[in-house]
Amino acid sequence: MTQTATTRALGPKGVSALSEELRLACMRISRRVRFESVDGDLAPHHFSVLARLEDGARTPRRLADIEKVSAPSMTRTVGYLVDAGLVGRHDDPEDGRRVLVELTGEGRAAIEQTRRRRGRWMSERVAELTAQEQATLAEAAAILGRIAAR
Amino acid sequence: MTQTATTRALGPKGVSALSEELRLACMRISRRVRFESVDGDLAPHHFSVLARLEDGARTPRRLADIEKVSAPSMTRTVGYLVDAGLVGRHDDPEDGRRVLVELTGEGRAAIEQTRRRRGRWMSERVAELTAQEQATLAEAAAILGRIAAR
DNA sequence: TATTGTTATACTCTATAACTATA
DNA sequence: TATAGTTATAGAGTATAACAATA
Repeated sequence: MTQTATTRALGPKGVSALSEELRLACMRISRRVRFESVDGDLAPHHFSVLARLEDGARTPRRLADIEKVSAPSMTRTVGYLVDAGLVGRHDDPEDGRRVLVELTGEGRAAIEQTRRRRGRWMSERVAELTAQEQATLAEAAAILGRIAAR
Repeated sequence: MTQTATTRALGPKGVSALSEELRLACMRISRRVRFESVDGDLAPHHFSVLARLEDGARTPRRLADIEKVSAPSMTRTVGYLVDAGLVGRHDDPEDGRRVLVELTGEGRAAIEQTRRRRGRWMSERVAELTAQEQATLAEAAAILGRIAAR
């Protein structure tokens, strides 16, 4: 709640400068991670949908809402994932209009593989930092996580 | 160079966990910033090319190489920006095969406007943090900047 | 002969509108 | 009548191949 006596909150100029620096740093990190790990032919929107299914089956309608794309687009995306064997499509026993999309074992494996590849680039760099720097980043990650969730 | 006696560098597990947390935080921040600031009809690839021209004119060939797209794609993108009045296309007096693409005043204004909009979302959130948190983020931004540049 | 830029053509992802089946 | 999903069709953005102009 209270702040230490030696530090003062930043003024508008300082806030603006820090925000710009942080924003750019985050964008660059994201871009590097994305480029450095080619994701083995799994396009961003395909991976994104797979990840949404990790904690359970979803209808195409719900997936379209979450991913902010149209229903026909999601039909197409799900169709691709079915053909690739990464998800299964089943009729909902409770509502004949509905379809449930669910991860296959292969789909789960694809998610894990993509995550591992992406994590490698970052891990190699974090490992080279001093303990002090790692501690700072751990605190920063928590703060950034809170900011992004708001 | 030397580290404080009270902290120890992270082991492989800790590095991996921290990396994943940081990577996700950076991705989420980037995505939020991108979504929250709609960029006034300026698509990402259009903005990206404009930004490349800030420190001087470039040929379409060079722009295509930098942005990692094909020459025909860049022809199309530059064509759009010319139609929008954001860049100008001029013959290179030194080499008749070449064309030089250059920012117009309107193009410069569009870059500034986009940057301002993007900065606002982040600034609003950074301003609400404690002085301690802001200080942590300032250190983190410097470290992340170094990582991204390597 | 090599390089710069454009045009021709095709593929992918996206969208809106129209259609089918179920509630 | 409303909702879930699909199919039909069109609009961006991208790519490769072929072409014209210049070096």
